Amino acid sequence: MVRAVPDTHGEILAAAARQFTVTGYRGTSLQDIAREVGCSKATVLYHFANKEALLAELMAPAIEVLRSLDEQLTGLTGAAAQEVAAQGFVDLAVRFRQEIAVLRGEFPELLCQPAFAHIQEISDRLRDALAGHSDRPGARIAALVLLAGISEACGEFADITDDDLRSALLTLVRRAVEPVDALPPQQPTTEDKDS
Amino acid sequence: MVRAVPDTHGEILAAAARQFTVTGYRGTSLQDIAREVGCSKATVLYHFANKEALLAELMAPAIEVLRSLDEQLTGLTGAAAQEVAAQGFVDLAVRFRQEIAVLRGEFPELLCQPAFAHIQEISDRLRDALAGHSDRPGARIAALVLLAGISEACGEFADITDDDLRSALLTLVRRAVEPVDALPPQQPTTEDKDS
DNA sequence: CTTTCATCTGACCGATCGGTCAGGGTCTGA
DNA sequence: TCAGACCCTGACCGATCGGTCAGATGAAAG
Repeated sequence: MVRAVPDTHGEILAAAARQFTVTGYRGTSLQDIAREVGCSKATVLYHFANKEALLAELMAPAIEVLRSLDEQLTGLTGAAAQEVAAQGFVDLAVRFRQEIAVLRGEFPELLCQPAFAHIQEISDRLRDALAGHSDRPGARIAALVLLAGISEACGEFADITDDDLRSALLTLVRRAVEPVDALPPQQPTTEDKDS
Repeated sequence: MVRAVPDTHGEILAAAARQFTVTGYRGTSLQDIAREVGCSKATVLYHFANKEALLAELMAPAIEVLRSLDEQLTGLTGAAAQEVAAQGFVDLAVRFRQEIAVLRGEFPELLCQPAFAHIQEISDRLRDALAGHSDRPGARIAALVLLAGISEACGEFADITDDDLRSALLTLVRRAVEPVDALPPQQPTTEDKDS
């Protein structure tokens, strides 16, 4: 039989996730987290090297998915890139609603830190893909508004199931993205069922 | 001739606006602002009762426009509400790019403070209007994503003129908002030129 | 010259932050 | 029985935060 070993590490992680989503990373102190777990602040810092390491471990799965989406996007152009970016990002945003909500408005500072060094570049590429690699202002603006809006909004719909939210967001993105029909003649349509 | 009277009050306000847009409200200390102005922290607090009062004075014009937009929306329904909300909010977001950028991720805490008490309700009504007062999840989600995305994104396009940004955003919103064609039979179309 | 007033400042305050450290339990394997 | 690994803690640290306060300065008014 299992001994109900106290998984303090996991409890701290869970408490931090909860607190971060409510009050943000900067707005949550290690003392707050310790209080919710029922341990001392020193215990939190025994299990995690520092506050940033706690956040990094919390975000690791989401970042890994983001990285793999980035790889899928390499080489894709036009409408194909748009569709993969849309599906990939919507799926990521829905699955990691909570994690994304943590980063609310903390981006500019956090992205400077080593653990999150490449996120900025990856999301830039993601935005570029969603714009169909077009440099028209309309396409760029639409892509950024959608990415930012989804990131910001997906945490608000706790009452909607993952599936419903995913399909609604995907419909929205497909409707809202600026089409790249008049793309420079490269290939007519590369979106034959290649999978 | 004017004596070049040192407008310290205004200088503090301008410095605060600049710093807040870069490092956010919480991320900017009164010391930072004082340093940029070239005065002491005590001087900042001589001109402004406290840090929150500084922010309130900075946001006052934007809030006033938001409030008047809210009034314009009372009584409007369906597509008419959507169009007024879209035009009004896009215009507001473009004109007050900087002010909106200040509130990055500071919303949950700031909205609790008395100076910003009604903003939450107003933006809820605004979102509702942009959704054409529909309660379909798709309409609600689209409205929230657009409002949040525009708020988040409009500060990023410093290289685009107000007019260009406004028209691009408006085009995007009209394309992205879920149409309310199948609205419950109330009036066939209320959007005859009533102005 | 004296008073008054707005402006500005250095010194200081209590609170809170992230983080360190020495040491106290507790369990396990030798 | 003892050594050592692991887990946890209270006390403490320096830094920084928003904010207070008595007093310096200087120009205008009497």
